[in-house]
Amino acid sequence: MKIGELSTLTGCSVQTIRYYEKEHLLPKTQRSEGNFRLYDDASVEHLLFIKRCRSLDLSLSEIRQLLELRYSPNAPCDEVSHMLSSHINHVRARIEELINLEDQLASLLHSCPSQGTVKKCEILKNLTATQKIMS
Amino acid sequence: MKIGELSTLTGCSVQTIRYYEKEHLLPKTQRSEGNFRLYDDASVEHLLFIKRCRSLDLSLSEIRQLLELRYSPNAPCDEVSHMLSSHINHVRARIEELINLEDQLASLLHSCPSQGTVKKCEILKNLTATQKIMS
DNA sequence: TTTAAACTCTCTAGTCACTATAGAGTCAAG
DNA sequence: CTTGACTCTATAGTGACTAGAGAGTTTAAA
Ligand SMILES: [Zn+2]
Ligand SMILES: [Zn+2]
Ligand SMILES: [Zn+2]
Ligand SMILES: [Zn+2]
Repeated sequence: MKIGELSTLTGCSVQTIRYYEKEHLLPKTQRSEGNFRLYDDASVEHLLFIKRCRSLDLSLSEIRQLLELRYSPNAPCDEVSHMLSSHINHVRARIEELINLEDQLASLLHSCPSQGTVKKCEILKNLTATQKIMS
Repeated sequence: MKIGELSTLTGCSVQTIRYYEKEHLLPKTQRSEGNFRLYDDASVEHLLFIKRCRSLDLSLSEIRQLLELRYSPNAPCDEVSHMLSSHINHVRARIEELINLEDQLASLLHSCPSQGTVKKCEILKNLTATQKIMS
């Protein structure tokens, strides 16, 4: 199949597929006489693997490592779980940050009745102050 | 004061300060005879305002709008709170996404005892499957 | 006074994971 | 034989910086 069909089958854009090839996440394929890339069912599966990993917010370099493991059947499997748990730590850390942000933003929003003019806006005053807002 | 002092006073790097000027978040300053940028206390305050907004993950274009409001003392203040509540929605949406991710990653991690070889790794099998993992 | 260090200037390129063009070539249907 | 859909490569843009080259300026010590 050609790149367009792979694209519709996987939901990855044509440019993204070519980009993954350039980044060595997809192997270079055969080409047709007219220099079109040719794919098969294994390509679909491979690309869907990548897509699933991306949907878990794994970086391309994390995915590259997972792909290497995937094609090293005798490697110890705890490398896989080690990678995933370090990634879950990235996610958890980011969640913490964002919840903290949410609190601060909510406090800011509550600090002003939002009925006057900018001149007296408590939100802007709080943003100007360097210390953290008390809730 | 010169850019280096502004940098240490605010904790923004020299390059970042120049970048903010290029992006019109900081006004163009006076220059010394030797073409060095010169700043004053108002610059410090202005830059700290930006820094505080960035620490709340506001985008530079959101900050540009806030800065405009900040220098329009008679504008209605609800524009400020409107902007902040739309931003808090960005944050909340991202938190939702990440919590969902965390769940999926945790399920994946639990799906494999991680004691065999890659060949039998349930994590990789689950990543290969296209449907979502059941927890 | 010289000279070295520390600072500043502009300009360019790199980061990440794409996305969006431009301009050219290929292929199938009508 | 032409039209249109598809594909190719190469390049530039996104956001918010960061890093570096190569040149000029200032300050302090030797
Ligand atoms: Zn990660
Ligand atoms: Zn207000
Ligand atoms: Zn926002
Ligand atoms: Zn496993």
